[in-house]
Amino acid sequence: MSNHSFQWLQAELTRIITAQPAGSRLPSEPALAKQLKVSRATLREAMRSFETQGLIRRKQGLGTFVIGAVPLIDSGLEILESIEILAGRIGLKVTFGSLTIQQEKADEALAKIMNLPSGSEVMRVSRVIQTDERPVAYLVDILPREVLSEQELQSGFTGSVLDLLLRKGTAPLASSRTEIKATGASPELAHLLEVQRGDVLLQFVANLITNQGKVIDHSLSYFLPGYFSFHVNRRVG
Amino acid sequence: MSNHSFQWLQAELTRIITAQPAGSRLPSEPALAKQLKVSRATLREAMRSFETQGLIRRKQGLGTFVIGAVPLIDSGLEILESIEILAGRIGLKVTFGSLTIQQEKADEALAKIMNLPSGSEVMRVSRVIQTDERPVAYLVDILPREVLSEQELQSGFTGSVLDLLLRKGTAPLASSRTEIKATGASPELAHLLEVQRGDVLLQFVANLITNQGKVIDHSLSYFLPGYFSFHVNRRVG
DNA sequence: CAGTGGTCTAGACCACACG
DNA sequence: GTGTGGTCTAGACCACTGA
Repeated sequence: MSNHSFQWLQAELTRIITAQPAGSRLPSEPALAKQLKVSRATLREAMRSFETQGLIRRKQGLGTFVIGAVPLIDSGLEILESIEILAGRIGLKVTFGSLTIQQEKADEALAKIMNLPSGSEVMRVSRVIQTDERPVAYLVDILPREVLSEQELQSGFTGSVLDLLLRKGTAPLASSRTEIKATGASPELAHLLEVQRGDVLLQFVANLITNQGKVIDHSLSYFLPGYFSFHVNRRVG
Repeated sequence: MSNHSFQWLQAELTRIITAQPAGSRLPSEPALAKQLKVSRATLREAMRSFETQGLIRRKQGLGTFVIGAVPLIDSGLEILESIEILAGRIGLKVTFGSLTIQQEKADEALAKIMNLPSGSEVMRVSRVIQTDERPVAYLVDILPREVLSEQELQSGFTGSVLDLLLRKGTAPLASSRTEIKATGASPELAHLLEVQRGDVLLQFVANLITNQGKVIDHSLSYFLPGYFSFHVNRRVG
């Protein structure tokens, strides 16, 4: 026994994980490493992909837990809707936390994107989107101070800048030019989303545009794979 | 000096990398690790993100090299076009390699997607897309044997199943339902794309549909971040 | 406090490219 | 053979949780 290849290790872990009922705790990392005759480092490396797929969840100080089926937040990319609305459509409640609102000066790149005078004051709104179970996304919006004041953010903010702008209704929104990337979690992001540093995230970089063609919101969104499903219908060119 | 945090390490590496001209070789990993007073494991972990961003390239047996600006293969997701065509648009030549064509029986999930009798014969076409410099994508297409025979694949195949189907012209293609994911490279994928195991990849899972609504191609595509830029225009819902 | 996952270290060996 | 990156090991310490 013990074909000591990485693939064998992952297959063995799959067997172990799927044999457990949802919610149960796996043996500790040192115990599993000993049982599978690999070092703890190798074990942890092999488990990364299972966490990415949403099959397990690690909690520092507590242990590693098997996750059951997770409600997938599904969205077509043709339409821009807030995560709150997408989640509500499948009967899932989401909350937001770790909210920070800062005023800062736009750097050159941002000023160019938004067609602002260099050094303009902008608002940066950051927050984590959470389900009952865990944080699943991290969102950052950057807007000119004129578009959204600190007061407005402190009174009616539900976690979605888009919904807030739509409710406010002053700027007629047309579309969002969204760039799609894959990225690894930075140390800060990893901490906020409760994943490991370097774990795989899906990232959107978007500019929200009014029907006059003005960019009034630049946003960064980071999504945990395994909790979201984004799709698009592509015409054959 | 030597604030030994991971962030400090990455900042220091950024300084070192950007100070080098494109194409030059960095000091070896043991040398860099000693110089920065960290273990080789930590050094390598910190360098992962630089490779993901396309700033460096590691070559086993040779060294780690600084990469200059890379031609970005840019595409809107509304239209489905082959990578060859996208690359040609920016004046970039791509080739394909590691081609494998196998006949196999469709498993249950695939049979359901393509509405085939369970156990039908399908063709699986896999290949790596390469620029001058390096492999940048891995593509897998799965089609019913009736749609594309082995002969057709061996004669006129240029790397794009889409272009082949369009040239053949028998099936009027309508659209592709594409799911967008972020994933970590499996050991096989890492080897084929010459990246590290677990490195971040952008993944498309797509079903190509005729105007009769029949799925005639199921495909998996894996892209190296830093070489592609995908975007979409989203209407406000 | 003890036990968990998160990080880091020093060292070893393997796979690969070049001379 | 020599030197490179790729992998794995054994062990240590930190950060966090709950008793």
